[in-house]
Amino acid sequence: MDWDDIQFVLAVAREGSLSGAARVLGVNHATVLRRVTGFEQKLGLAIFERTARGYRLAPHRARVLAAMQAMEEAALGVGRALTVARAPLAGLVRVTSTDSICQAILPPIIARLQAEAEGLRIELSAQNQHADLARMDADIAVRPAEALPDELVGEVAGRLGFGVYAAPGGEAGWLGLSGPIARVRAARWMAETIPQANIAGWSDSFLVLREMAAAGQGRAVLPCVIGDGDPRLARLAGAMPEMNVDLWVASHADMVDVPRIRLVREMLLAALRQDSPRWLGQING
Amino acid sequence: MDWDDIQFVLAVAREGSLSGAARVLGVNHATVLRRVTGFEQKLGLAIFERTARGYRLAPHRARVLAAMQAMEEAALGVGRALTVARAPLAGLVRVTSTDSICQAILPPIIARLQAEAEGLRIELSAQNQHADLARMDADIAVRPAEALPDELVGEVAGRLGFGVYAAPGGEAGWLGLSGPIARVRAARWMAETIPQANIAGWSDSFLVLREMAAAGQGRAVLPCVIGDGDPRLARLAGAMPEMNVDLWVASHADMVDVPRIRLVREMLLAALRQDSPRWLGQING
DNA sequence: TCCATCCTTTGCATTCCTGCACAGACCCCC
DNA sequence: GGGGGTCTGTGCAGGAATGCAAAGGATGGA
Repeated sequence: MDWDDIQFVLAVAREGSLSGAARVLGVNHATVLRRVTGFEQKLGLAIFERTARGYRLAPHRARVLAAMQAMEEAALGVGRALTVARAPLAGLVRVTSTDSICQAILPPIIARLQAEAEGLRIELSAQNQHADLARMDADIAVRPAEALPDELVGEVAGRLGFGVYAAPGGEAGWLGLSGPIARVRAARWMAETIPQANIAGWSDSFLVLREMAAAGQGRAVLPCVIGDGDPRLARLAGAMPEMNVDLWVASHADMVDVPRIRLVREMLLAALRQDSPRWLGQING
Repeated sequence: MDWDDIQFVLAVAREGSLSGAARVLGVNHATVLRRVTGFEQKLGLAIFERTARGYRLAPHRARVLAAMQAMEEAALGVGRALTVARAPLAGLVRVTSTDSICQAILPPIIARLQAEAEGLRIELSAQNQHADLARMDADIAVRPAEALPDELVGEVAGRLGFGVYAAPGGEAGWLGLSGPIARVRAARWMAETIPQANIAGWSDSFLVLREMAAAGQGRAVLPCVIGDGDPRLARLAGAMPEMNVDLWVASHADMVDVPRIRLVREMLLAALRQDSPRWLGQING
């Protein structure tokens, strides 16, 4: 199998046309045509449907495309490894995130990154205050959000699931979210649904809420990555509609192209994407 | 970046010489030479050290090679997806394993495989009896072992770590392994180290041993994948030397090339390899 | 209805790559 | 010490892939 053919197929699938793919790849569109048709003939399998307006993925080919995209991810990983080998980057990269993510998701990933890029120092800072992503005393932010402000450039690493958790016997009242995290959709749902009078305690930290819930003070809306691992808590099925939020990995637009920051951001993104399936929790998933 | 070059680099790294790689790839050795040197010149980075006896990986290139191998895994995944898309295989594939692995590792993986290869029915059977791998009423076996008997053909998916676990306060006696699992190295260590008089209970199932340990009957040697997830148990650090055992995915030599069995075995192997890092547990890792 | 635009597809000249054959170097073993 | 085997590296010729240019077709808007 010719690995290069897959790059052509991917580009055509993304752009929706031979000409578009040719522009992206920087080759003649005739080349794209011959590579793609040749690939299909070698395989005896149609990947695309031809229309006059362009190429569209044939039905029942989503799985094939997904496998190819996984291969592209791996190819980007090779590129990063080569970058590191070629010019061992040094310096400090500051990563900021919420305290929950800093505890439940990032540590093993940061440790792996540290090991892969020696010479680079990665600093992890937990800050729930600047969750608005505007003022950011860091090089890279890992934040749940529905959209990214203009000053920041980044990509989505995956989706965080939320659930309602309580200790056995502690399902009486509710625990409320204050501060910036109150903006995530699950928190807004709670603000709209639960009367303030029923709320027994407040915090701006999911970790603190988890401890309060574990102590039996009430039900708390928590990210599944926080709640599912805790043996003291049980998830209340059907207590809230399924609400997921994107987790972004972003940098200031000005800092996007600083080599060491770009490298860490890309490695972080790849590692988070690999980890992301478990974020949805055991019911949402 | 030319993805095909990576195939050449991988082949040379594996075979240790241009000529060997050329034989494996089915091309002329001059082609391999030109692709590899061209790749290095494009990158401005030496991947290999040239000797008169062959090519050897240059120092500090292990990370690069690992990334390339990950890409190769992904390429195999593309091949499998294409196989499924081309000729949707149908029929029954019977997978057998130990009860612990059937519970702690396989279910989500089997579910994924089922989703990817519709039309195929995958049956999972937990059997601790035939752990010797000789008589096997299944198409594919997933078993911990140190080597594979001659009748079977397979590959290693990863290494299972073991630890000593007990409930708080229940660290008095020991719990022993009987039956075929007594052959894994961790069990042999226990048989040699612990006097039989100190053993408070026996079972041929790690799952049963876990329940006994959780009930406070004593310390049990358990695979980390079984013990680490259980909130009732704590792992006793330093209680035993680090002992890992390979987990094999194998089929009868006669059945190796049956398409649907081959496909499931390859998908299973790839999925297990992705899952394998967590098998070593939190201390061994 | 016609035109402009975008797309795919095909023929042709050129460029690049591959395979072959050969030379030189090294190692092992007789 | 010398021959057989294996390895890397280099010219040369044939062939495959590419870029270019032109043709054919569909769509959407004026």
